[in-house]
Amino acid sequence: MRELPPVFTPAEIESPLYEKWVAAGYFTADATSDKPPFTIVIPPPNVTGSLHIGHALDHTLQDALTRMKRMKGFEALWLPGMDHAGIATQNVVEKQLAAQGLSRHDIGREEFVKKVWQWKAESGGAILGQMRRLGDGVDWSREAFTMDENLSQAVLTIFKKLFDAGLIYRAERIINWCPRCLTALSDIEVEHSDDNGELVSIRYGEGADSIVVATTRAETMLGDTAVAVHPEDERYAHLIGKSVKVPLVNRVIPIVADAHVDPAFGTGAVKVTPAHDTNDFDIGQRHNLQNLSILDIEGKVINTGTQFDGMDRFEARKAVVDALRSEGRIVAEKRPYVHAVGHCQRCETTVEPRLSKQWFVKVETLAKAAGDAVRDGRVKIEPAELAPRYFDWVDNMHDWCISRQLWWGHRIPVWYGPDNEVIVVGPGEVAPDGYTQDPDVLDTWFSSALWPFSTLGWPEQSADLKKFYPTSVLITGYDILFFWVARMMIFGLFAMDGEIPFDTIVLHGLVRDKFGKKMSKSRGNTIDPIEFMDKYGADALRFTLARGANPGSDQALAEEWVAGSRNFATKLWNAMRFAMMNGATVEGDLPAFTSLNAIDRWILSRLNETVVEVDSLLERYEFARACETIYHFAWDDLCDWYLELSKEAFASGDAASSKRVLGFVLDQLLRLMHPVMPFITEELWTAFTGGESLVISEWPKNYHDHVDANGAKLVGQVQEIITEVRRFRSDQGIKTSLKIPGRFIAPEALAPYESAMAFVLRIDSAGEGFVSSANVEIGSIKVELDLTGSVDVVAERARLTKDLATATKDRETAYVKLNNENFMAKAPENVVVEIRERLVKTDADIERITSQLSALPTA
RNA sequence: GGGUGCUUAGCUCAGUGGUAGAGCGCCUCGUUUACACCGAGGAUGUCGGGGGUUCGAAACCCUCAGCGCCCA
Repeated sequence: MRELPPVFTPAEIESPLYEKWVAAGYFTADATSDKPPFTIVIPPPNVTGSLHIGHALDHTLQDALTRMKRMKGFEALWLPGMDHAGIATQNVVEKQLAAQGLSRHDIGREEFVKKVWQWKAESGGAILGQMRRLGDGVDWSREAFTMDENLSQAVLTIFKKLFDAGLIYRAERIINWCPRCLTALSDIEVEHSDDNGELVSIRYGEGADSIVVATTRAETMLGDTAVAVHPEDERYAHLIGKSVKVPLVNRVIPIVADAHVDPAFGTGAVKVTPAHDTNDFDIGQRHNLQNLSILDIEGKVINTGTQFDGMDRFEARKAVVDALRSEGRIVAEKRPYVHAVGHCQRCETTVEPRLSKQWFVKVETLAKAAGDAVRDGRVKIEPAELAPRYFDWVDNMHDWCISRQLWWGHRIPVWYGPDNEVIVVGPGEVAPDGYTQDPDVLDTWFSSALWPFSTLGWPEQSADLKKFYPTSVLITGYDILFFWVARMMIFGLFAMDGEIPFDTIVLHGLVRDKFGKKMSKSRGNTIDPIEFMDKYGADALRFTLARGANPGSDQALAEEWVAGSRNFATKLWNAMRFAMMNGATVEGDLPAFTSLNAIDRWILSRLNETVVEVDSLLERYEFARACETIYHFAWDDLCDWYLELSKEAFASGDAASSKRVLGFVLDQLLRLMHPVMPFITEELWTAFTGGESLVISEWPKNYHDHVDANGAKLVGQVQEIITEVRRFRSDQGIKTSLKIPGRFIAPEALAPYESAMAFVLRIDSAGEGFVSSANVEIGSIKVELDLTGSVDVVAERARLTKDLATATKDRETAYVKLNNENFMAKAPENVVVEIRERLVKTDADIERITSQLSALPTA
């Protein structure tokens, strides 16, 4: 047993403990073990990123689950790593170059990629160090990175497999284009927000044959190749098939009828710019319209032969409207006009729909399989209420644009021959002479989607893959569901011939500020997890986050809550110190349950209930309720009641059994808490037991015989007596420290606990000349106190009057129920019995209190 | 527009048919030999409105209102 310092200082213990765990190899999983596997792959954080509060939550839950499973005897693997974050990482390095006045083109592709690797080695992966602060019990020996050689082989393998299956194709489509990052984006890399824009109505053509169209992107009129109306719209029936001249560019374009046009929107006529709008592109396909691109890759106007060429799109928007206005063609202007605008997720630049030749994954069959795996129950989503969201997405998924016009990433393994041959060069293959490789790279999520098996060695049939795949649980925020959970399902099922990538998807919510508002840099309400760990310790942050983690729902977080968790840690620390000072021990067998006194039996049965409940809650990913249950047991049952009630026995020196019981309770409690609060529990447990480590200790078991209704009832009475006497003392204004002579008039069964109650209540034994000047009555139990005549009658009358009111009200509701024929006829027997007992009790209470009141001296 | 969720104590949230709960905050008292990062006591709710089902509704159904999220 090692003595504990009087004050708990998290900063002193955390880092050494973590290094001890890693050095001991506790987190290194063994693929040759006979134990059943439990696997979690980390949702790979971004190599450019640092630990934010959302990671802290996500990792806390993963760590808690993995640690529990390890203690339960599983071969537990929590596999860490990062993704290469194509756009974000390239942006970082390009910014560095820009500081030297260089662009990536100045140094060339090869040199640039070298620089990115260099950056990664020097300053990438800051988050990995921060994960150690948090206590993440990950297997560092298996740390993975999406650009690693073996993971890149996995990318080549799946690409070829998909291509050969006809599920990857190249096509000219409208894609989301970021004019700042200069690359295509997939649908989910675009974030929509309602922005202030303008809606301008423009008259095309002259006189009776003119037609008015409305647009929020006036500059695109320079690329219009048709006007469309609904085929059944009588207002325009006479114009269908005719032509109209586009102002400014003087191009004559057809007026076509297309059922896609909403006659109720605006004038019911729309301009059609097939090269710059998805819907317009579709209309263009149906009517064989020309696709006229009038914006370059940076969003500048080109090829219109007008004065607008060379202008930025937003500059051109204004200039075009001005020019139209001066020609008298603006019929109406609405400004501001709020409408949905897409922004690049990485740089917030307004996304431009752009006609472009890109590579796509044909998702229809893949997405259906991903949906079916959940629908038929092979993969579970927790909480199940979030499954409809998943279905909604996989069932309506558009083909996935996977090519990116970047240099950092997995280069597309497609090579083009001199005569336009297209071949895919798979792993170990070499392109023929004279072929050139596609310059683009793959979407980062193309490789992240392989994560659950590429990290385990796939496409090799590795020992890890055999032992640890499919993985057990994937834990992530619901906001990530589409980003790659769905993609991991899609690729996992395809690559593994229908085998699922994980059994269960556990979704948690977002961490919000203390008022429940979303955190954002612009709001200035972000929380830095490192700061909180510095201040309150990692355990406090972890406990706070886990305690707030109700399945699938967001949680508010405030500094006060973290401070509260730190207080809880301190409470535990002091309870341990008290226990050690009083000789609590884990030596020797636990005495037979039935040989123990009621208080010891009660705490053991409460412990057992807590263990069983927490275990069940954690297995159901109910982290919040599990923490709540632990907190309540540790603070209320153990500290506030058991330790207080045991003090007298410890002080009197006759408590051998209790010392062993307390030792057992603390040992088990620390094990139970360890997954969520690994540091303090480890420190306390090793100091107390001398054991090697909680990380490799056994999870608490269900002691089926630790059940004792009688002990619980006795302790319940003891608690009630103590609470009532305390209330009396408080109402009477008697100092806590003042000892009062008194005695208990109580049933024989409570006799063994009178000394403990007296100790807690600071009641002296009633000696010579004892005068019972005040009674506190709890049902038939009476505590007589000698206040030497100084009873505060007013306070006592107030107390009893309040009790009488409560009892009277309770009696009334019980009475009404018992006199309700329908209730008596239809309510279940146990409820009727309960209400009947309530009536008996309240009747007795009313009688007792009434007589107490009438015995009080009148004021 | 489609979908989905929420509305319970001052704040943040648990509570899926049987006398309304937690944490934080608030008020009073307190250096009783684990802990003031503490202890004891206390106050606080027509469970969003309305209707219905039921012996009984915070909970189930309908409806209205407000807020939020996802997708378009």
